[in-house]
Amino acid sequence: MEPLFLYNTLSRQKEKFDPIQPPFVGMYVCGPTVYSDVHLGNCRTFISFDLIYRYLMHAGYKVRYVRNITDAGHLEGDRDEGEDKFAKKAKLEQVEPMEIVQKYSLGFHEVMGLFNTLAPSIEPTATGHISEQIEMTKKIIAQDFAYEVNGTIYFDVQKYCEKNNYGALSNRNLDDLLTNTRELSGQGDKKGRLDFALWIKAKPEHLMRWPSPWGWGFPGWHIECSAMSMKYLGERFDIHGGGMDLIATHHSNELAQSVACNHTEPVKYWMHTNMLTVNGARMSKTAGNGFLPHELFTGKHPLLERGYSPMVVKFFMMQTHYRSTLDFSNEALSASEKGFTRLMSAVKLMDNLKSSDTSSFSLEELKKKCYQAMNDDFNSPVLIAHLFDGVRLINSINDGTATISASDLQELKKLYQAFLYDVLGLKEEKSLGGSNELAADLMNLVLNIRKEIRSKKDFTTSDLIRDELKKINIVIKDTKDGAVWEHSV
RNA sequence: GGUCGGGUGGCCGAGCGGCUAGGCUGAGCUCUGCAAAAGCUCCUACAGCGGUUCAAAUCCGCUCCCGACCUCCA
Repeated sequence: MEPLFLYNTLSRQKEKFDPIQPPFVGMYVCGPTVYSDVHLGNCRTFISFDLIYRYLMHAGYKVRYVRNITDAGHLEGDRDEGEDKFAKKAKLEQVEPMEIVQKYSLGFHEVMGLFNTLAPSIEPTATGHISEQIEMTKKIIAQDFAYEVNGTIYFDVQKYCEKNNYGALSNRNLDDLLTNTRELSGQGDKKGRLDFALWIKAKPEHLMRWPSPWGWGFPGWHIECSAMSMKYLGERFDIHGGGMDLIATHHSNELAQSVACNHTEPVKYWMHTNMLTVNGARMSKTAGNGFLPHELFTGKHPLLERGYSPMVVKFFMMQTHYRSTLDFSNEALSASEKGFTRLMSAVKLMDNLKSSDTSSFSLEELKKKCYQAMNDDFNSPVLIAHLFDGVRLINSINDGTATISASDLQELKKLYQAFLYDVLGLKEEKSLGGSNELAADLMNLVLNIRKEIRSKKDFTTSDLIRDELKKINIVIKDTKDGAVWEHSV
């Protein structure tokens, strides 16, 4: 097995992947805050880590993949003041905060299912780990890295910086961080402007609250990930991931908390996915250029000319490297859709391929290239490029201009099974011919009758049948071996 | 404003010192009753200006654009 290299945000370079305790791999990814519909950018992050999860497993690792659900403690503004996002939404919809959590957790899982992502090994919730967060906060206080002001506990960044580099992840020095932070209102009782809350005192109107040594309150946003990753993956684990926007604040805070608590670097490899843009601009609610996954699938949004199926969207995402920005546009999506269809058609063609004594190409070479692509920081666009080289090969074999041996044919099928389905996590969406017995029988009948007509050179009727079928999305192709059909969605 | 990251052919998107991916689109050809599909061929790019080097899209400097974070947004 060739070594795997991945880009570590901390070192800002590609590093050889060397798990702490092979064959086990611990991976933590910051999950969604379930107070509204999943953001498409969030989907991209989870789809990227799904690819990573799948490839690590394919490579033989025993992966424990933990992705949390934030269902408490996330405040408007991500500062330590303001309203709880869940409480706000609950008030708006006139329901319990936990109804909000339930509703959007279900919605999130549904969308991730449509994208054919695997469920994480553990999906812990913040509210289910309050005591762990309190314990961790206590430890940090005991180490003198946090202080209490009126029932709220703040992390002391200045103290932390005496011996540690707070800006290590974001690659910034402390002075820049301090001088470049704008003067904010509502700095509250913090000693330092970079300090952040580990535990927040609940105001009387707060619905979601828990007892603690410091009175009734709720956990700060950053502590949950530190507490839960520590609980399920240990004080030191392999991969921690999330969107790039989390680096400067959330992950830097997490890192500081864990180091303050355990005196050890919690994460060996920090991995971050890039942002998603629409027609070149960042997708955001205020810019009005954001659409929900369902709107993307159905095409019901002013920016969308039509809908694109989940697999097309996923394939489209996979054609861009996870560390590059991904730009959504109708043109790009349509291009991916055509490519995806061509790819899947060729894969299906493999079942009908005739083998020869020898192969006119090197299957080993193709296979090697696929692994090389994935071993180079999970380069799915390059992997897909090689998969398309295979498409041309498959079609050429089908046309008789290339040959394949029986054993290579078996290997080729395995290769696509492995990379297309197992690693990229793509799947057949269109019900191509034969998926439904009744439809297959009926179409057989139609095609046989049409064959009769064609043998009598009645092309007018023959074309009529083809045109009419096309109207109900059944495409007839007259090949030299007879007609075949497929049903497009 | 500060810090960090980018600008690649008609579009999307890899590559990141020499061998100049891939997808989509367009043109032509082969096959075909016609389509469709498929195959083959063509259009060959690296924001601009300098510099380093035998050799630069790839390294360095400057300029111009764009994005991220610092401030609600994933």
